Amino acid sequence: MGALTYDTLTVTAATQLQNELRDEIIIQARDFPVNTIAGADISFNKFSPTIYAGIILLRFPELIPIGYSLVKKEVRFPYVPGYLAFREVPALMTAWENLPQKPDLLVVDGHGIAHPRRMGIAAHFGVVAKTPVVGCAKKVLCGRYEEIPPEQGSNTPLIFKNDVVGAVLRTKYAVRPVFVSPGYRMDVPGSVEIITQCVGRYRIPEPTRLAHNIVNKFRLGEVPEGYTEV
DNA sequence: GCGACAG
DNA sequence: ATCTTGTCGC
Repeated sequence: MGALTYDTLTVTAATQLQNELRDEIIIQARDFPVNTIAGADISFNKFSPTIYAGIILLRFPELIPIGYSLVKKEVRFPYVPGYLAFREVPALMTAWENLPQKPDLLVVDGHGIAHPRRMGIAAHFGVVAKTPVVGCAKKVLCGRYEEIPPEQGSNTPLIFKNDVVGAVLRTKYAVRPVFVSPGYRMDVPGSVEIITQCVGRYRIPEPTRLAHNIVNKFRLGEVPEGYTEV
């Protein structure tokens, strides 16, 4: 079975694929319980074609780690703003397939529909894997928003071309906000609600933060590839 | 034409 | 994304 890859695509072909996959996106209120949640992230050395992908599974709402899946892979598709999925989704998909137990909801580091063509990495992954996903990015990609109060939990809609595509959420008092947007089988309010419940002691919500930590340790050779029960 | 631009 | 150096604050 051939693993998913976008390495032979041109940016033009990638744009076309995004426009096709967009018709499969499902944005709706959450209609399932969340007892487990996962965080997905990528790590790599600058200028290297090797990328390290990881997904960490947590119990929800306790946010206690259950286990994690780590995989190393080569990529040729370059990083181009708006096309992040073509670089990271293949590796993340392998890590996903290696998970012995799938989470009720996945949080991906990046945007969902808060994207120029409404197909950010979180939406892309959700459509391909057919699983609930929410995107949580550290920086805006597109859209406008009003200044938000410094209070923890305050949030304002992220608007792109007159559509509410996500929300800007202050996870900590007076700290830079994060950008939340639904990816698949979630809507904006539901995404903000869940991400808010995922905030621990840091600016970055636990799923994504812990995924970043473990995949970084993996890249540095501090933890082995494969699935590890925690 | 000019500015913006996830990871 | 990654790496470095340095400062501020609990």
